[in-house]
Amino acid sequence: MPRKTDARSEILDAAERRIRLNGYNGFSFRDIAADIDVKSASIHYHFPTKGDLGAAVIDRYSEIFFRLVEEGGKAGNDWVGRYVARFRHALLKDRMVCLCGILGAEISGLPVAVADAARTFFLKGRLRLAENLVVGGLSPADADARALSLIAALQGGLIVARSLDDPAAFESIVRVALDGLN
Amino acid sequence: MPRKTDARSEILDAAERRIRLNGYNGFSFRDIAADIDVKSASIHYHFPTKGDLGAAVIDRYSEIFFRLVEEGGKAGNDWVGRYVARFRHALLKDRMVCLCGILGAEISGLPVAVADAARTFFLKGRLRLAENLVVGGLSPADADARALSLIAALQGGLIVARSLDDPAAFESIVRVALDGLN
DNA sequence: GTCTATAATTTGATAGAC
DNA sequence: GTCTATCAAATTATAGAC
Repeated sequence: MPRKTDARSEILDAAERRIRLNGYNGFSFRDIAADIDVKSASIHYHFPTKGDLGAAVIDRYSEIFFRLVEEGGKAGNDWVGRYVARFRHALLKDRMVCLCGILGAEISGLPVAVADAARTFFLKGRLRLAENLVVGGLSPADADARALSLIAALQGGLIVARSLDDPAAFESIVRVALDGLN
Repeated sequence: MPRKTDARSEILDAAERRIRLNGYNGFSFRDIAADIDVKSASIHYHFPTKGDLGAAVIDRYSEIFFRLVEEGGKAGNDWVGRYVARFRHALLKDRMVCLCGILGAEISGLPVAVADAARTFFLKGRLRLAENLVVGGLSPADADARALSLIAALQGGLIVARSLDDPAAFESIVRVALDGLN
């Protein structure tokens, strides 16, 4: 009998949550298996190695992240605003840091495929943010510098605000970062 | 025969390096033991549990970090400038992120004593930075907001720049962050 | 696709000799 | 203080039944 929801998606959900809470080295196949009530051998059927699972988690995370930023919605009608809103959502709704923030911190100890996927997330954010800032009137050089600064503020802001258990700290950091864009 | 250098310090050195590269869950007592050529049982003599070791690593790191910021030196003659310089040193000389940056990212999966020590590092930086910004002429509220923003920019900047293997990205982030203080 | 079973290794930690 | 030896549990991963 098939599961009520796709097993592969459930695995990715559980793995993403575990990584965002404890890091790549902070979860095991058995943790994920217990989370979704299967045996760890079943996880290996879908993702042969832990590196495969890690890379798949990032790929899906990145795809969803940028799709939500692109599509827009009630979170705001500008690309940069929606990019920021995804980080706010991570802290306030998920109560977690960004997947690629924690993986970026651990990057030197990650399997190559996982490290590359995390790098790509940062690179894509840098490029797309800068593009949008150029449209907003900044020079390409200024836009790149501001894009980098915003990414750093948001990633660092999530980590610091969650460490201090102080969501208002994140809002304060965002306010300063966005002020800098005008 | 005693070792040529204090064993306890060598353990802390190796553990700090391992944590800053792979995270708290990314090293084992045997890793540390191999690094300094002793057996893992010897590590347990100095630090009974992994949590004890983790907390001791942070305490020493924080003590040295703020002592170097306080004492000054050729890195600059203002407190804020020297605070920033410690992060630059982490990236360029150590080629690592900040110990408390990576631990902050993992904080929800850490032993309580380790999590508390990491929190204290952020709290102390926030307070001391804000004090110095008030002396520089900012209102207490603005100083706190700017202190938080600088910490986030530096922690996020280290993670992003190292993930992208792009030290210039860190310098760009720092330039924008310090511009915002004037 | 999921299971049982298990291999091979690693983990944090302890007991006790020196 | 450091060692040998060991433990119980956990780890990633595989083989093969259903």
